[in-house]
Amino acid sequence: MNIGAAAEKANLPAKTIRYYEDIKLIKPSRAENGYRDYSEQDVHRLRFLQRARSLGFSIEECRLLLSLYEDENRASADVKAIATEKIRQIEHKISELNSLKTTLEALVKHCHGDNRPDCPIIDDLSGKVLASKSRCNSNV
Amino acid sequence: MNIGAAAEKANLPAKTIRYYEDIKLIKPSRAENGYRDYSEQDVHRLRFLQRARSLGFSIEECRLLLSLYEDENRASADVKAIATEKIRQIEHKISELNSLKTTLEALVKHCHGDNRPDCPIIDDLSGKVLASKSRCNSNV
DNA sequence: TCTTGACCTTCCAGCAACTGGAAGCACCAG
DNA sequence: CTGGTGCTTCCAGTTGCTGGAAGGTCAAGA
Repeated sequence: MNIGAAAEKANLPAKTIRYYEDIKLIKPSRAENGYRDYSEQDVHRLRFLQRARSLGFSIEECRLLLSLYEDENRASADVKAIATEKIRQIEHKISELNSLKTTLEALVKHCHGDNRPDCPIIDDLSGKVLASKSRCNSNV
Repeated sequence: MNIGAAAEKANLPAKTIRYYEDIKLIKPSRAENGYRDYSEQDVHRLRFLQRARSLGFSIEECRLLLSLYEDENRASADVKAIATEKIRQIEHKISELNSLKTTLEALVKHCHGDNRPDCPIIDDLSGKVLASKSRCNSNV
């Protein structure tokens, strides 16, 4: 199967598939005309990669998961540990984003948003201390 | 003031400050010996940038905010719009991450995590359909 | 005076994970 | 045999820095 067909089956751009080959995540055989030739097995790996990437695993994590995927003797604990750590990272990221959001919301709330130049958001960014009454802690 | 002192005052690495100059966010004067020479004004801009970046604004957004910061006639509505859009983006990112987290948690829950090779996480990544009883929707 | 060390300069390379584009074969339909 | 699509390789760019090499500058101490 040519790269275009494999791309469609795996739901990945051809460019990305070539890139994955570049970084040695997969190694399809070649047809006589020099075209890449993907087996069903290859497509499985590609789909695996697509799914793992979309779940937020990095390329290096994918490489590891792929080796576990193909290791008949893997311990499920190994896989579970990777997934658990990823959950932890995601939680951390979410809490960071929530904190940013809270700060921005406080700033937006104090900004009248009209044609006047006076703007609490800019004031905050510039480090200017607002009047105590409307001052909100915007440090993250 | 030399770059080291400016870096300390702005809470930014010197490398980053040079980079900001590279991409024309700031243009300090030069001392006779060729060293960069930062005014208090320059340091204000750097602190502004540091704060805006830490709030998740992209470099291009910072460039825009900076021009508003220095525009005496800006409309606060313009600034508010940028901040509001940023909040929207953050919310979107958070919901994506929550969705990933839910999926991963479901997978981890079904994985016994011992020394046996059988692993629902890998099965899911490989696209294998689990037994209906323990099957969870893992599409994001 | 010399040396040491901290600080400054420029430039080049690399990170993640692709993406776009150019130049040039391969293949198939009409 | 011509046109269009798909394939190939290679190079460059994206974002926002960060690290390092090679070298100039400056102030303090022996």
